[in-house]
Amino acid sequence: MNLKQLSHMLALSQTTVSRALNGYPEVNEETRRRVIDAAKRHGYRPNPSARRLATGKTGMIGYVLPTGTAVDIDPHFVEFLSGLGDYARSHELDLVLSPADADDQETTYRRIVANRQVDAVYISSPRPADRRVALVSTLGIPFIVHGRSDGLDFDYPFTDIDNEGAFHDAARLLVQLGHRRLALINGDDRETFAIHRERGVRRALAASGLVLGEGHVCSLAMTEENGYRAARRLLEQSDAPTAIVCSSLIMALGVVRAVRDLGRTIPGDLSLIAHDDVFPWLKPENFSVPLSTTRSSIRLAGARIAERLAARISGLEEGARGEVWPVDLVIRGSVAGAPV
Amino acid sequence: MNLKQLSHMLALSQTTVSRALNGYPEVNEETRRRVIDAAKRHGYRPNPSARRLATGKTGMIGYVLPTGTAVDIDPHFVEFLSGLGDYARSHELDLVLSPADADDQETTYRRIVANRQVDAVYISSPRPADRRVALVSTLGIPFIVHGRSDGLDFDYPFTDIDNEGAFHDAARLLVQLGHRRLALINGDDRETFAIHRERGVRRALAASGLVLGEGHVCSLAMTEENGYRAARRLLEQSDAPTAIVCSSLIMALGVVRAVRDLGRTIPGDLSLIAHDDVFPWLKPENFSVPLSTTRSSIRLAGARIAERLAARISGLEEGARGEVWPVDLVIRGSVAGAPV
DNA sequence: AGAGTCTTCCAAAGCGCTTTGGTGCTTTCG
DNA sequence: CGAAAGCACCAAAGCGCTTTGGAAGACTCT
Repeated sequence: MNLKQLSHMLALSQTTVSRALNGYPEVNEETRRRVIDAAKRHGYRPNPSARRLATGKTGMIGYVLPTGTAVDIDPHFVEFLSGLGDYARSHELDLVLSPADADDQETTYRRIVANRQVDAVYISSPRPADRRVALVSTLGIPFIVHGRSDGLDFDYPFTDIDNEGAFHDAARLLVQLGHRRLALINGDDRETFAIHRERGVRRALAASGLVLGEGHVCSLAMTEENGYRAARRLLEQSDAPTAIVCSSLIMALGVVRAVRDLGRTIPGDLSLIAHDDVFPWLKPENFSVPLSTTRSSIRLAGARIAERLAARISGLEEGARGEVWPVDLVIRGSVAGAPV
Repeated sequence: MNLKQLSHMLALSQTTVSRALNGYPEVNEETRRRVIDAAKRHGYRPNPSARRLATGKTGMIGYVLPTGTAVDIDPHFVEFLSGLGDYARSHELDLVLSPADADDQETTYRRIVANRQVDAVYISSPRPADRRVALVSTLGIPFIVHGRSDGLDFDYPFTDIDNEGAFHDAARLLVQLGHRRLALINGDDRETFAIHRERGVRRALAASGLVLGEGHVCSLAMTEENGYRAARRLLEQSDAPTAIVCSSLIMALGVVRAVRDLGRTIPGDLSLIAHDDVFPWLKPENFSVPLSTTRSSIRLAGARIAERLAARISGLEEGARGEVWPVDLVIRGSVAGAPV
């Protein structure tokens, strides 16, 4: 059932039927009702390929997925996707993932824009002066950055959490509890979020005249194993930290294991705070010693970004507004005063 | 730069240029070279929307993503996606995720097929007599099922792992080690994989005249918390099991925690084997007691399914061939003879 | 009554590609 | 040598939608 057939059986022109269906004003309300009714009865659905060709709109949002045998997609991605999908569903938006060589995403961005494959894109895991942001910005497709890229000479729309503030607050708390030697187990420090987190910790320490010791900051892919290794290395040093701030719950799993292996205890020998993106399958309150966290739902961020993308596509949102969400600091059993 | 312009500047018809580019035989090789060369030089890329309209081919594969505020996407999904993306990238295939109400995916399947939005789809987490498989099969779009759906009165193409065999082997090993009371902590038993795993365990036990006790099988969403709860419940029973087979590494995390909380040890008081889908961020060999596993890379499955979908789209693969991959049984420190 | 203004609809021209159904020319073959 | 076959190309007709540029009729106003 296509437009031609439908308009023929209504004894109307394709023009009128199309307009009636798309809510244009120059059509009699009575006629519109007839058309909409007939369309529903016959299950008419405009062919999206044809509509795309005519309008250029696709009803899809895009994401360039970095891949490669050595590239792991973050488990965070799936939670983000849950949120995104949740919003997208209610607006009949689809998401297209375009796999790209992790080292050459630009080609793919150019392709999906040149081909008009999607109406908007989002960018995640941005780095300082991220070239993708610059590229997408000049290509002129609506976009939102999940996170931030510092050092760009123009503004752009983003949704980020207050990583610096969160880690500042976490570190400050530890300092207030008497800790003098803190360590940071961070994610990949080529990414902005990690840089901000480190900055937050340093700022909190500086406020009390402290510094983050030379060997007291690690930057690694966020796996359990890396958390373990980093913690072992830190705790076996002569000036081992008495408190650790950690960028991920998964890494924290490894930290806990390391502490146990070394025969130490949390929070007696070591205080621990980790960032929690809120996974349904791993909760900080269920750690053997309930874990204090800086908490921000990545799922909510996904929904928000879908919402903003939809708004930008339909022209409801414009400009380069960046929004920064506050992060909760949730205290549980894993922190205590510094050991004497 | 579109076909019209390109053909005009080559002084050829659009027909010939199109044919030259698409490898049709009725064009002089010399001409073809000229055309291809010019296309490359001017960066000509056929407009996919137009091509879609004309051919119906989209160059995309589809997946209906169940969503809802109460619905969690499995972290396995992201690993699967890594594999899928890896293959898709090298074939310029994109993946479109169509979010759907978890309780009504059929509407979405119908939509993406009716709209010709994708060339093929895959279905994951199938259940017995899965309606999606039946639907997609009648809709006549190429598809592959990741996993299996029993009880359908027709054949269909799938790629699955030998869940029954894997869990049979795991259970048999435990029995051979002298265990008489086994328990199974399973995933959602409405899904085929969980049914097969339970069957495998029962078969192994039956071979030695044993049974899976009434309260010795749990079926839960695969979270750490559920693993913990299930293990506590099992171990606090009067006829507590001396060995547990567990459907997921994440649940196993909870099991380990429960064992520790109860002051027991692995493998002294309890032997444990879990299924490992091979996550880069959580490895069984790094458990405090290295975990024995049934192992099968879900990432490889993703790549394989992308490969098969591509083959079906291009007509290279036909028929309803199902393939079942063997699963490795990897023995590590978490199993031992039954306590006396 | 005639001019001007709405309202409501339509024919036809795209959008950029593929594919059908040729055409004119050269070769091959009985 | 004439017919058949093969080669290399083209014009034009879709694919199914949106949108431009009217046009016919109803209505208002002087």
